[in-house]
Amino acid sequence: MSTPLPTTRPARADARRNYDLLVSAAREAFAEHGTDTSLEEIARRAGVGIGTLYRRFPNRTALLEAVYVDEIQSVCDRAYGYAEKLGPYDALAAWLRSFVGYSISKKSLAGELTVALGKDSEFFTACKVNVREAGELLLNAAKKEGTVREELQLMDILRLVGGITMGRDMDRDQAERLLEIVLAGLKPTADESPSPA
Amino acid sequence: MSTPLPTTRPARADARRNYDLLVSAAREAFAEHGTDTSLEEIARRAGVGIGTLYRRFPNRTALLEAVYVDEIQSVCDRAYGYAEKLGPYDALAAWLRSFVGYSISKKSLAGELTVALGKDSEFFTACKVNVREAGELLLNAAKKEGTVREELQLMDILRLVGGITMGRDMDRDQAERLLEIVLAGLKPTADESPSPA
DNA sequence: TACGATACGGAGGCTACCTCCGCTTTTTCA
DNA sequence: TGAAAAAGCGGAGGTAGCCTCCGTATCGTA
Repeated sequence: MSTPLPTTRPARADARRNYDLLVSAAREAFAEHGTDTSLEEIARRAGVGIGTLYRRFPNRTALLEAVYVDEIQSVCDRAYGYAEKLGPYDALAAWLRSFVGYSISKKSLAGELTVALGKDSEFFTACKVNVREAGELLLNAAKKEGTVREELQLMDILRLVGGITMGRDMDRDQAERLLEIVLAGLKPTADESPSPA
Repeated sequence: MSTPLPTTRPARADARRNYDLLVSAAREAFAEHGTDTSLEEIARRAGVGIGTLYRRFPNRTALLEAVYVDEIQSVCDRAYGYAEKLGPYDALAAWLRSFVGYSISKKSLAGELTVALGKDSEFFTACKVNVREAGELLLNAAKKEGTVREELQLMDILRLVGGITMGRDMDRDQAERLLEIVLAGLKPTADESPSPA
C-alpha cells in the first residue's frame, strides 16, 4: 500500500545506538523548542559529539528527514484509516483536519513538510509518492461522489492546508476556521455540480 | 482614510541620508535574496558601518518595518482603488490576488508581513489597523452583496492568503490555483445563500 | 569658529554551522 | 583469541552572522 521510506540506519552497533539517540533527542527538541533548535544542543542532549551528529546527518534537513519518517508514515496511515471508516468527503475532511491539528501541536511540522514537498531530494520524492497515494485515494473518492470539484489537485490542497500552520502563533480555533474556508472551497459550486449526492 | 504609519526618520542630515540608504539597500536585498539576507550584507550594500545599521534598527524586525511601510500603504491604497472601480466581490478578489501576485514577485514579503500582523509591536498594530480598515471595506461590501459568507473574518482570510505565499518555491500558476480555492471558499453555499444578488 | 550634541564605524564577544583528523571501538578473520 | 582493518568518535577550530561598545568624526548652532 505504501512503500517504506528510505532511512540509512548505520550498520555498526555503537553507530546505530548513537543514531537512535540523536533522532530521539532531535524529536524531543524539535517538539519542545521548534525546528530551529541548534544542532549542538541536540548533540548535547543525545550525549554525543557534534562530529558524530554531522557524520550521520550532513545538515539540518537530513536530521529533519529522519525525525519525520515516522510522522509521515502516520499521516499516510491515517488516510487509509479514515477511508475505511468514513464516507468519501468526510474522510478527506478528517484527514486534512488531522493534518492541521497535528502540526499545530508539533510546531509547524506540516509547514516544514509542505515547504519540503516542493523540493526534489530523493527522500522527499519518496514522501511525496506516499502522501500522494494516500491523499489521492481520499480525493478521488470524494470527486467521484461529487462532493469535491473534479479539477482540483491534491498538491494544491496540501500546500494550502500546510500554509495554515505556517503562521507563528496560530491557535487551534483559528486554524479550524481557516480549514473550514478551504473545505468550503473544495466543494462544487451550485451551478457546476452535476448531480448532488 | 488611513492614518499614516509611524516612522522614525532621524533629524540630522547625515543620519537621514544613511537611514534612506539603509532602507533602500534592505528593500533591494530582501527582494533579491529573501528576508533572511544578513544585516552585515545590507550595511555593506548601503556603504555604511554595521554599527550605524544597528543604532538605527535595533533588530531585523525594525528594518523590516521600515521597508514595509511603503508596501503596506500601497496594499491599503489598492483596496480603495479596487473598491471604486469594481463590484464588491470582484474588488475583494482583485485585492487578494494583488496581495498574492505582489508577494510572489517580492519573495516572501507578504508572507512575513502576514506573520508579523500577528505580532503586538506598536508598528504592526498600526499596520493591522490600516489593513483591517481597507480590507473590511471590501469584505463588508461583498457580504452585503451576498457573494461572501457573513460569518467570515477578515484576518482569517488574510492569514490564509498570506500562507499561500509562504511556500519556498511557489510559482504564479500554483499560487493562482490556491487563491482560487480560497475564493471559492468565501462564497455562500447553495443552501445558505439568502437571496442571490 | 568653536563647542556641544549627534552620529559613525568597526573591533570584538558570542553563538551556530560545519569540517577535519588523531584517537578509540568494533568487527573480522586467521 | 588476538591482532589488523574498518568504522566510528569527538571536539578543536575555521567561518559567518548577530549584536554591543566606545573612541573618533561630523553636524548644527551661536
